[in-house]
Amino acid sequence: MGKKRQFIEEDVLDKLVIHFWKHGYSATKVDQLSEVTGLTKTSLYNAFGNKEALFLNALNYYVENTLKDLVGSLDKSMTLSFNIEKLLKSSFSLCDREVLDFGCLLTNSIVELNGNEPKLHEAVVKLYDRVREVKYKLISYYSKAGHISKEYKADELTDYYMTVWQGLRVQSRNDHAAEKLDNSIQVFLKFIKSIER
Amino acid sequence: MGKKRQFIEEDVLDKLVIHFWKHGYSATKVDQLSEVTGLTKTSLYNAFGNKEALFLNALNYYVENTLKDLVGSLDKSMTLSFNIEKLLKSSFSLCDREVLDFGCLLTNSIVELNGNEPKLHEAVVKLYDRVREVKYKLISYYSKAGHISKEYKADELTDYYMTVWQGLRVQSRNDHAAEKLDNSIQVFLKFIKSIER
DNA sequence: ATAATAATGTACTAATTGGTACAAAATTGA
DNA sequence: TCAATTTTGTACCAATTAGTACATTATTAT
Repeated sequence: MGKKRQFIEEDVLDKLVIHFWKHGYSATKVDQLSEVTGLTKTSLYNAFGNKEALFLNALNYYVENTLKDLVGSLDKSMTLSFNIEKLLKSSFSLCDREVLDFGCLLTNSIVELNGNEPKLHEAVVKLYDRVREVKYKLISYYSKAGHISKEYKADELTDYYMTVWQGLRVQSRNDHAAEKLDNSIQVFLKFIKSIER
Repeated sequence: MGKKRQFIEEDVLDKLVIHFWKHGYSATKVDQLSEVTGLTKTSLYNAFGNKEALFLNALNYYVENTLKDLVGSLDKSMTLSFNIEKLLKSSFSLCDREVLDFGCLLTNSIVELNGNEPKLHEAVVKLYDRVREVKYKLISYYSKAGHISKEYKADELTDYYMTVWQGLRVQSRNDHAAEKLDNSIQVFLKFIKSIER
């Protein structure tokens, strides 16, 4: 019934994500999305909706994939610090400079959309909470098992981890931050190791 | 020699800062700046230059003031953790919600401008380095005096502090982050205290 | 085949926006 | 007083941009 789609949805979403990631919401023009995906504006609007919807589609796709990767890479037979180290090293690997410089789409969006796009900001905050939930589960697993100093509650540690994470993401969007990133990661890992039991 | 200016430059800069702080660069319209300052566009352009220059003027003014406050509030007769606690508590005081929600103009700008406005981004990165320098001096003072565990270099700690700071700023731009902020601050302060000698 | 339907391509529009032209108003030195 | 100069107010323009109208092309069920 009707002409077939000339594109694969996931390929297009990939491209939308990369563009929004690099340029943010406000500075992204629909014409650019058209150029980058190879689809006409009509096709984009037809398939995903208006600019807001294009962004939300991209953002959801990004978070789903990120969470899938995150959960998939955990290994609970190892220590918390081992897992965190693996996550940080893979997320902030200095080889991957191109993507690294983008920071984190979610972090960038929180910063950009507050005060300008209440509707989008609300959606971002919800997605953010989903990411936090996954990290909370990880940390509270080790906490309940008695592998973390009782002086630190899982909730506090989760918020702290999120804070450091966001900070690293901001730093990585700051051009010459390679050594700075590495320094921060080292100190954070030392801290985590120091509270492990 | 010509008509007198009908405004006080610093009052206008204050208002420019607040607007850019809240809305970022891209989403800010010159007409809004006109409305917010009570000056006509012509006067704005005449006094400060184009939109880029307006932003840079505001940003510089913001950083100068922030640094002045920062340096002024230090008390080197007290411990590092005391000073950091004071700084964090005053910067992230929960009473000050209005301003708190804006995050940090510098942090926001780093995130927003990378990939869109190379010229502005470069300027922001330079200002960022000035802030780092001040924090480095603070930390290395205590480090050299032997008040910090030798396991941590002043450089590493500075970068880590900056990272946590940026993370807190992002969190504070995330609406319901009050407790999260507080948790993160508590954990960070415990960490600093644990490495003091 | 053909009618119905869905995707695509082209061309357009209405609104927004950074910036400017130019005249009017105000200030000062001669 | 008046010429020179600077600021301010009004009206405008050219470029950009989100979104759309409509014709065209492809697909499939009957």
